Amino acid sequence: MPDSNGKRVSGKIVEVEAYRGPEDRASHAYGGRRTKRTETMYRTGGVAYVYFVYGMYYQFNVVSNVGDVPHAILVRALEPVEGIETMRERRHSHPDHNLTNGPGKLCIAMGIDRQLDGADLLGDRVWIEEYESVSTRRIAKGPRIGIDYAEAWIDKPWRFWIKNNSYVSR
DNA sequence: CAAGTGATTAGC
DNA sequence: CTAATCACTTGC
Repeated sequence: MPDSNGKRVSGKIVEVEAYRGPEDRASHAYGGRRTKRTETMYRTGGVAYVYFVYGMYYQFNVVSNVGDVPHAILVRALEPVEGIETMRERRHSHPDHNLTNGPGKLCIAMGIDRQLDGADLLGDRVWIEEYESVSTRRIAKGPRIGIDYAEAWIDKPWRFWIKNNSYVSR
């Protein structure tokens, strides 16, 4: 995405989690919950779902299904590609591998906030484009993070990351 | 390991 | 209206 000076700030997605609509206890849309916040997830795929948690962090998701089916992919970590100086300023003086290796951190580094909630991911405010292909052998999977309340859904292996990539979150 | 932070939600 | 919760990060 462009920064305030029009320069590009970008990263390769190296870690994601899937959140599966009404039946997934861990999802904000569990049970079909449809509120002002979750409304974005019910849109047709290809838009951003951005929300605020823990009083200080944003999370960036990609809405991923047809309209009225609230599925989304949480982007948990990026490997910085462009605009790394901007990221360093925003995350002041953290080592580079710590710039974007978590869902809240990457939003700070990229400059993502609520204004991007519902943004078209093929638009010009924020977008996703093809960068390089990753063979399935290099992708690992495991349980999701931070959803201890999700009961039977806790152990679903819906977190995916690129093996041996140092920008994957802890 | 625990606190911090405030929007969001559910429950009166 | 009020209280509890939270798809996290940082600094003890």
